[in-house]
Amino acid sequence: MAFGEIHIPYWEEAGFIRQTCRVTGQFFWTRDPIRDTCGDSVEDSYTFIGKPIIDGYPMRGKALKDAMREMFLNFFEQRNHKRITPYPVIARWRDDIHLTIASIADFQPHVTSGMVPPPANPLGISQPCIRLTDVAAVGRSGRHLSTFEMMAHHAFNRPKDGDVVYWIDQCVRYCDEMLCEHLGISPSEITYLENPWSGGGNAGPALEVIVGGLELATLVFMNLEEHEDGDVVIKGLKYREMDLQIIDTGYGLERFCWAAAGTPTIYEAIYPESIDWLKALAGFDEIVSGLGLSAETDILLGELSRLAGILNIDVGTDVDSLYSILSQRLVESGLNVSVEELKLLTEPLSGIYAIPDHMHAICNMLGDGLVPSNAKAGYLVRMLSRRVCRMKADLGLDVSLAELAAHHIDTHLDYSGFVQSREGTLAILTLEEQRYHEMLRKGQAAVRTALRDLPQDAKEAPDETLFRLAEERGLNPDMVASIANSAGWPQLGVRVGFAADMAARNAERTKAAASARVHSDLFENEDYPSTVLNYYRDTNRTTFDASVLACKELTEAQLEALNLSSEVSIAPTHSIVLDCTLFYPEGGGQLGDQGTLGGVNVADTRIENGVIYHLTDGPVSGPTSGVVDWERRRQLMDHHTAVHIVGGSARSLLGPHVWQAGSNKGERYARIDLTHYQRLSREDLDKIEDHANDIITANPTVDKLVLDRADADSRFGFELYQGGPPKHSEIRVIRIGEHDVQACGGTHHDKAGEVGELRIIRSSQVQDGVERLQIVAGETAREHARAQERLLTESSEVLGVSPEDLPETVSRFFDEWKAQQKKIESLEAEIVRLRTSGGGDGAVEKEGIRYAVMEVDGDIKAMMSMLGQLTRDPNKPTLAVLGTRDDGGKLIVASTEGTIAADKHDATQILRAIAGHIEGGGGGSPTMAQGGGSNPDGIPAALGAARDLLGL
RNA sequence: GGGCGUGUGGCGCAGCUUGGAAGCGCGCUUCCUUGGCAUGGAAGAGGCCCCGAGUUCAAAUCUCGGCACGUCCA
Repeated sequence: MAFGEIHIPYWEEAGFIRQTCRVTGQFFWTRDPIRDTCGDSVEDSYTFIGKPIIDGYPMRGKALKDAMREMFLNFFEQRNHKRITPYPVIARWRDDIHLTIASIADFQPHVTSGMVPPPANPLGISQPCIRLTDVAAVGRSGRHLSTFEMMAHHAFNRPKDGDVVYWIDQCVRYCDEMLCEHLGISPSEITYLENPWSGGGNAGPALEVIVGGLELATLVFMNLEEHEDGDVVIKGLKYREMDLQIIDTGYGLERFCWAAAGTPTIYEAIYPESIDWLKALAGFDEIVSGLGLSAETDILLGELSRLAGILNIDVGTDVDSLYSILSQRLVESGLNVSVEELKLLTEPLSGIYAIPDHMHAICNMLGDGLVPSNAKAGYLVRMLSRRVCRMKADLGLDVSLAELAAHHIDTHLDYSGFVQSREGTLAILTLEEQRYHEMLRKGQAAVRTALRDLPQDAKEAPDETLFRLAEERGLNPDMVASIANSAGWPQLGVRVGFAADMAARNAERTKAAASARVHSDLFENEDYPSTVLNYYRDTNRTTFDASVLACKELTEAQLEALNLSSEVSIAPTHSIVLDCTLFYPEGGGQLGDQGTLGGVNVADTRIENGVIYHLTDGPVSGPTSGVVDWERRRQLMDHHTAVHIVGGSARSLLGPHVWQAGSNKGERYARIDLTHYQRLSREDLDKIEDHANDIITANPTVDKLVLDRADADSRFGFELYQGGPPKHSEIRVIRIGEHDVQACGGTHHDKAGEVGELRIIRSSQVQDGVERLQIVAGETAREHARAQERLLTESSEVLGVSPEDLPETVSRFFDEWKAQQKKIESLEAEIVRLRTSGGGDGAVEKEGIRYAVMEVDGDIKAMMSMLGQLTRDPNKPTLAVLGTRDDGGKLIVASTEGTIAADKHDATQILRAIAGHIEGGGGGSPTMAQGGGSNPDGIPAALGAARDLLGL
């Protein structure tokens, strides 16, 4: 691994020497013989602030980025690297990450695993990336960004096949040439730091390219992969040499811009217009002049950034101690600024810096058609939106989120390359801001309730309360404190270190959740040959001949793990492997085929590692023949083709952000989950349904193409992967005329018209931003209509009205029922009033207490209101014992609270003493007890026992 | 993908921990105060406590399932 062992002729040719860093102990290469720090240590501060180290780039902002990007791509284009169009920031071709975090992510895992050839070799790209791990440091450190472009040149080598484009030596030559000869960087300023890289199952030697204290690029030479038999051990993991060896470089576009601009922070280099605009809106100059700082603001900020770069601000960092270190360092460099002044200056500034960065990420994500949600990738854009909303409120900015986005798009982005429109993006953000305010509004009540038992002069709230508010209500501790301050707890604050504790708690949970996830194969892998799939050849064939390669009884564990669909009515006992088959295995959301095979029933069909397993209710051997249940298959095809049509219709009606987030096609119905930022109304569904049926009527051809991955990507783009990331080098593409195209392994009709008709029978929300449509097509559509009709007929027959009058009649009946309930209640109250007035028939006065022991007609509710009449008046101390034969027999014992009746008698004791007569029990408080039983006829005996007990 | 939480008069919410008489604020109706209005006072109407099972003598409250919604983490 060590570079000392790898011979790189360029080092000698260009006069480099290998040194050991005095501070970090790491090896680095430099042309400067007296240099003894690597450039990336705590003793290497930024040297380019105020004096750019890259020449010839006087512009700022988008123009600077455009020029720098073009320089890079052009440089490598002239050196035979094909320029590649960047990928979306939403990594839909992958199921392990949501966002594109590096240029190499574009080619993982299909290209890096060797399954699919690269789109070009070598290639150059500038890939927009989003990384949210350090989002808390954005705006504060002066250099952290959540969105950046990773410029890269990649080469894919196969040394074993003698196919090598270039490796370490040439890579360094390219890099060094560009830095020195095209950007005017002084050769002696560049250091190459040896820092082996590993991650994501791969590893290799790597060089960090550092100039002026700033890491401008990383050159990774990926030649190892994780393997249990590997002989190289890195960080406890075993690696072995790969067949494919990859040049994976990453040049930070924004860092190059910063080094060329020499501004106090990276943000001023790339978002100067936004920062000026926000400063004006926030009245930042007034804030600064109000402080009466002794030092020049710009000098202070430059110094701050220089220091922040060294101090390495991280998520868990204790902000207060950081401030005091910063203040101390500033004093050392001759700038006398107190911690308080520093905070007043940097707090608003961190927001002004972070907002354009966050907006850049938000606009990129939404531009790629992402829909905000409370789960998955959609949550990431929501989180960023809410951060911006908060910062905006803290700064007192009077602009909406949509206005910020409009400004950002107009100033920093070319939106024509995105699938989502500018208007669509703004509409989504307007909704997001509304949701944020709604959350805050609800949060106010939640905070008041949660803090109710806390004294008004409390300085801290219990940790548990804050954790809960953050997790359940989305109120972070700072927000809770500020709400509490204006709601009656003026001194409440957040204790130091709480944020770190909360992060630790989350990390713990994530770890626990991750260890619980294990996927294992259902069937034992016995190296069967991949089954020949004949169902694609002719989707209308139903019978076939085949040889049985294996027949095994299913184990209990397998049956458990199979998780059979409710559509499987036969209990399978065997799994059978054939040489070829027409049975379609469950996949892509389409359930497995059923039918018969050699005289036994096929209950379900599965696929694993290219081998198809027929689940049957008996054994089969030798040469055999199979018949696919054609009616079921046809229905599955109706549903599958219908799902594609509906997906296409939804996209063309609702917008490009509509993606399939999952689907399921069974025999009885199909469903499709679609991303959309609002709930769908029945009118929306009707429009989609009409549109889809128009497609069926137009009857376009359903093309089934098989293309190379790279070919498919370039012809149809990432829209193809609606059904999830592709797993193979060849892609099967289903194209329904000009209406819809997607990668799909399912069985489809040849013409859209064969679906017949389709209905969207209902929609529900799977998670925020994902709508599930239930679809019936063909025969099930007709059956569904019949079932609906039956429901209506049966219901209307009960009421004796025609189905048209059903809604009106039902609501009239419901209203009448409510009115009658009211009437009964008031009549019962009247009876109670009559029976209790003037002492009542069962009442006896004794020693200043009125004893009312009586049986009542009516239910527990009537008895309760009667009890209320008897025991509510404190001037008439009363003990009431009431019983009813209703519902198994009920008893209530109660006394007038705060009177001698309550002092003298315990209602619970009396109840317990008499409840035996109705074979029941009960309980309550000393002044009010109730019970019930299962012997209604015991009521008189129970009341008699009560009289005896009370001596009446 | 994994958690956590919420659903109670028209609206906003409390009650759920520990099962035992459905509450509060705003709004609404009527009356009083006033020359009229703002306001103040009094009385009143308005609830399938989201739906369905279960536990229990008894469920808004506990358990399970469903529906609707919110939120955090990856």
